[in-house]
Amino acid sequence: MSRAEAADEPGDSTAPATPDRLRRRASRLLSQLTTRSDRLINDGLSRADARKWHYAVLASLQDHGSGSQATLSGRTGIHRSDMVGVLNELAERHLVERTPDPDDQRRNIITISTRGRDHLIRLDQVLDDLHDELLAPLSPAERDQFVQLLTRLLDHHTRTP
Amino acid sequence: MSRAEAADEPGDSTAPATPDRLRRRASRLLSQLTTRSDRLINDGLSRADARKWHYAVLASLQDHGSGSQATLSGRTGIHRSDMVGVLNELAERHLVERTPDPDDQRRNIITISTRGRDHLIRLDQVLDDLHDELLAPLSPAERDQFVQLLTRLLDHHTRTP
DNA sequence: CCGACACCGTTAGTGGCACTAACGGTGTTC
DNA sequence: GAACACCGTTAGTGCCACTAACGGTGTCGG
Repeated sequence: MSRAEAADEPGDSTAPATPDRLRRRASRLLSQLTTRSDRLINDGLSRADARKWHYAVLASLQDHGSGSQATLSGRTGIHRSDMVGVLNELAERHLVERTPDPDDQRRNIITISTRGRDHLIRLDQVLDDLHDELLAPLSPAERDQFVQLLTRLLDHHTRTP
Repeated sequence: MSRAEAADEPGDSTAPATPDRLRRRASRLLSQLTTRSDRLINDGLSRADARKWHYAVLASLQDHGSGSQATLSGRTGIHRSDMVGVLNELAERHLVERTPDPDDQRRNIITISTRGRDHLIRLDQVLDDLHDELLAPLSPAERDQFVQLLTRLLDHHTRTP
């Protein structure tokens, strides 16, 4: 966990200088911040023997009920070819059950287990703490605003491919 | 270039429903948006026979002068083991020159060429347009605010590893 | 009824990214 | 002059989003 980062300590003459036009680009800020955010979240979740995809699937099952793998893929944004592995991991841990759909033999129906529900509660707490760390420098109002801006941008680019 | 995305059309009964607790997480918004941002930028730059790393290196050379590969690594945030390939690509295109440092035989001194300067001007225009597309839904004031929030978050996580 | 087509889960493989580890060559310090 | 730190380079790791293709299953038009 080290990083040779392009940091700019204004008063530090030995620090490398990142050009402003580079530092200010929203795309660069986004990808740098996401790198750190991903690392923070992944590390935190792995301490709880989980991955962010586990959370996505469990939350989807809890909030919107059981469904086929394709359904879950749509709800979570996880690619259907990656869903296989995620569900294997969840099934290994008995957080989820995969049963064939009697009405359509192409489908599996995925159901969350009691253990899965408990796990989800834990993960929600873990994520709350991690997001507190992620958004630490922002006030509550700023956090809301940040989320709102991100949401608007993502919506725009989701609906306008 | 397709995406089976977890979109929520509020009035559309057939659209997959992404749980709120998932959709609202800043970490998820960040990574989803960054995926799209990266694609937008990469596609746009590749149309100009460039990559974002090319821009980072050229801008750093232009704004802060020539330097060793290690220096550039520090200024741009590009890992030193990835810098080799980037400089190879830039040298192939004659945008950059790599000459041994007479004072320290361990070092190469990287210099931007005239052609590199011209290329950089083009890339700046391309990136301006792409960011206009990226931030399209936001007003100018909101764009500033967005960049400012990102900067504060990134600074915090850069200085507090 | 059946053939064309669409959808399902699954496997394998691609390319980008950030990174670690190790190397031989070179400077610096004690 | 020996120990150590830094340089560029190569190889390889793991994660992520994604494409392509597969055999099995369902649906629909003629």
